[in-house]
Amino acid sequence: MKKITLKDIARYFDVSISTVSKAVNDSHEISRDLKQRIQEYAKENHYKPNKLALNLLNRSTKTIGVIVPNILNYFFVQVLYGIEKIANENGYNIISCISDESFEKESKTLEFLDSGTVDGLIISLAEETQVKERIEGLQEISESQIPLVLFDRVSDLIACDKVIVDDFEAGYKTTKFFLNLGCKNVAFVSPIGKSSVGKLRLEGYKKARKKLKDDMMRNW
Amino acid sequence: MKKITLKDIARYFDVSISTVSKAVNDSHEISRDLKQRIQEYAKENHYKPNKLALNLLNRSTKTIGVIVPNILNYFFVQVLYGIEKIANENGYNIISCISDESFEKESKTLEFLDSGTVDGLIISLAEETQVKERIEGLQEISESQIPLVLFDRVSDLIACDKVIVDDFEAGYKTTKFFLNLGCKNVAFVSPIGKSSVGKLRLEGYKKARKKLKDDMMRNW
DNA sequence: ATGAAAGCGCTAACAC
DNA sequence: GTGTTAGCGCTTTCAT
Repeated sequence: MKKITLKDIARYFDVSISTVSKAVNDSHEISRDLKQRIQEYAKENHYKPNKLALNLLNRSTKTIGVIVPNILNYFFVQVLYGIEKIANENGYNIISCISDESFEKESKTLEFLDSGTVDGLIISLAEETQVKERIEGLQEISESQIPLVLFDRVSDLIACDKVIVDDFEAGYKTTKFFLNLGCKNVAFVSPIGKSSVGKLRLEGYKKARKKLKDDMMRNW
Repeated sequence: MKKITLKDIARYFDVSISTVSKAVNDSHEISRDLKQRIQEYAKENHYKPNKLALNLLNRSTKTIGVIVPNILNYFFVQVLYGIEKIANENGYNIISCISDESFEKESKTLEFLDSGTVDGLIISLAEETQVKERIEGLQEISESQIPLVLFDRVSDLIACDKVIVDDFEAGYKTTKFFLNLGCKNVAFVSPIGKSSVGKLRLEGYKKARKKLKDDMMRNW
């Protein structure tokens, strides 16, 4: 069963399309009787305004695209929740996509979301993208296209607003905590050692170890 | 910086819009020279065809909407992965949405995805939707609109294709397994006791206990 | 080789 | 109170 349009309704009632448009939008310009009949018919036939057409007309989709690298990660799921909550509160919908830590998938998703589909983009970079520094696509977007915000996994090469965690400090403090406890062999293990986040944590870890060593030397 | 359209390019080169359209689409109809200049200019200015317009024209978006109740659940994440994989392989993108087990959120999402945004819908019902049997919206969709497939959390009241797990059997077998082990007090605990899935598992559980009891009576 | 025109579904300014 | 027109950005006949 094909989808019904204003045109179909207009033909049925033998009136103009704009009349139908006004009728379904409950305009005061339309006579009470005709309006009622049209609305009834529209409802019966499950008329729904085509969003594509509306979005094209308004040059706005009221949706934000979000790309996260990995959805098996609780952190990203939480972020997704948060973004969606605030977005909804402000009349926006979100489209959440997963790059799966792959540069290719990220690019394809970007391609999909870009140009028309969304009004803005919120992205946390795939590890591969960070490692290879393949940020041409993102740069292009940040330069001229839709609003872009990077979070957590960011890149200095892309000029845009960013929301980040102080991973260096986190790595430092965590390591220091264990060292202060008297632990002798504190290992650093990370599944994302090559991402910006992993690298910063590692730096923090190293600094803490170095500091301990330096302190010991001094007190020797 | 506003997004550039065919119109803008046409104005710049003082040619018609259709000429530009053909040029960017690398049509043979356009002279080699002009085509090259237009393509270059288009690239420099980050021209991207507006997908909204294209989708409207093609009356197809090549995207599928997926609604899952909960993304902190590994099962749904896996399903999401699977759907996305197959969809991508077939030239489709997916928009994944979370109903958060809430009927209201599910309805809103449905509203958002319906009419134009996606070519088809894959849904696992929110618990609240199942409990309250509020399936008017879904029914309407299954009746006349876009293709709909339900999975896991389904409803008999909606006539459409469904992909399900034999939860009754699963509950039965699991319980039986423990009973056979000699366990005396096998409890049934479920966070989704009111969903179709939870109920069926409970039925299976009950059946296994009943069977044990019956068997014992017989052998007495 | 290039352009004019129609149309996708819709709204809005402006007639009548 | 109802219709006409233009336009959102694009493709696609069908001229020229």
